[in-house]
Amino acid sequence: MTTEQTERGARARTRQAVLDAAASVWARDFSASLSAIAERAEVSRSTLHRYFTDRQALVDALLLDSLARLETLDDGASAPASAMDTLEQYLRAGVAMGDRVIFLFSDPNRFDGNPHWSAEDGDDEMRALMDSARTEGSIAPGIPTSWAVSLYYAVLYTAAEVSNQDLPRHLAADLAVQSFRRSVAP
Amino acid sequence: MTTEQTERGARARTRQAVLDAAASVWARDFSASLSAIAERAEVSRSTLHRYFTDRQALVDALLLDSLARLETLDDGASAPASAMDTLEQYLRAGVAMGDRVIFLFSDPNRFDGNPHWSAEDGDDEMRALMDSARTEGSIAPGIPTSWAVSLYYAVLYTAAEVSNQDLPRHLAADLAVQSFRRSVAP
DNA sequence: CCATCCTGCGACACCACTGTCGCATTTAGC
DNA sequence: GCTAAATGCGACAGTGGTGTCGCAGGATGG
Repeated sequence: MTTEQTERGARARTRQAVLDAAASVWARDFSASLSAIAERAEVSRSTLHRYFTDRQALVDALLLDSLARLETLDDGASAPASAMDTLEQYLRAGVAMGDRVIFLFSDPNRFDGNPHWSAEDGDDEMRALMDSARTEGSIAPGIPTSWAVSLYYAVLYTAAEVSNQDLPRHLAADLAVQSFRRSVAP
Repeated sequence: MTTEQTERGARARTRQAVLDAAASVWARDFSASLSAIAERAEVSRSTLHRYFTDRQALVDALLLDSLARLETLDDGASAPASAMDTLEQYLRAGVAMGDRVIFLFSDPNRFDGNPHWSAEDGDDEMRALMDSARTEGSIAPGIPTSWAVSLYYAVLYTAAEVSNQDLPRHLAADLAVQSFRRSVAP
C-alpha cells in the first residue's frame, strides 16, 4: 500500500483489470457484489481486496479514474471555436468512454456525499458553458439552463448505452451531438 | 389474501400507500430495503409483508400498477391526428406519472426476466409508431429507429426526473416534447 | 538458485436484509 | 358495546455480502 505513486508492471495491470471489471459490471447494476466484479476481472476476491480494502475504496478509485479519463480525453481535443463546440467535444469524449460514463452518470445522486465528486464544480462549469452557448446564439432563450444540462447528460448517457448494443460508437456520438444541438437551437 | 378482486376501504388505502412509497423510494435507489419503504409508507414492516409476501411480489405489483396507470392515462387522451401526436401524448402522460416512470425506465433491463414485462410488446409498438412517424415525415430518414426509441425514453425519463426538482411538471413536459420533435425532425 | 512478490483457496466472524411468528393493541363496522 | 379486521412490536432463523486471516503454490527478477 504505497502512499500514492503510480504502480507498475503486474500490479498496475491487475489494478486496471479490476477497475475495468467494476466499470463494466456496475454500469449495468451498481448493487452487484464484489464477487461478481472479481469474477469478471478474473481474479480472486482476496486479490481484489488486496488492491481495494473495501467497497467504498473501489468506488472512489473508479470514480477518480473515470474523471481522470474524462479530463485526458478532452485535453487531447483541439481548441474549440465556440462554447457549443466545447460541449460537442465533451460529448464525443464521453461517448468514447462507454461504461465509465454510464457508471458516472447513470444515477445522478450516486456520489452525493463523496469528497471526490464535486457536483458543484462540474455543474457550475457546465452551466457556464451553457450560458456562453446561449449568448453565442446556439441555445434558444426559452430553454431553461437546467433543462439544457439535464438533456445534455441524458443524451450523453443514452449514446454511451446505445453504443454498447445497437449502434457503432461513432454513429451514436454523431446522433447525440445532432440531437442536442437541434433540441436547444433557437 | 383474496385471489384477485380489488380491495376496498382501509385495505385498498394501505396497499396504495405502500405502492406509492415503493415507487418514490425505488425511483431513487432500487436497492433500498423494504424497511425503508415501510417507513416511507408509515406502516410497519410486518404490515408491508401482509400485503406483499416478499420483495418480488412488491416489485411485480408496482410494475403492474405502473403499467396500468400508463394505459389509463393515454386512454383518456383525445384521438391523435398523427403518429407523432400519439408519441407526444404518451410523453405527456408519462411525465405526469413522475416516480412511476422513473421506476419503470431508469434501468432498461431491470425487469428482464419478468413475465409482466413484455419488453417486446412495448418495444414493437414503439418501433411501429416511430416508423409511422417516419412515413408521415416527422422523423428524418437518417435517424435510426433504435436511436429514436432510446432518445424518446431518455427524454421522458429526464423530464420526469427534472420535474421532481427544478421545473414545474407542465414545463418539463413541454420541453421534452419540443426536444424530441426537433431532435428527430427532417 | 533463491528471495520476493503476487496470487488463489478456504475459513472465519460480522452484519444487514429478509421472511415468518405469536401476541398485544388499536381501529372500524354492525 | 361487541366482534372482527387491521396494525404494531419484538423475536427468530436463514441468507448473502463483506472484510480479514493464514497458508501454500506459482511467477518474477536478480
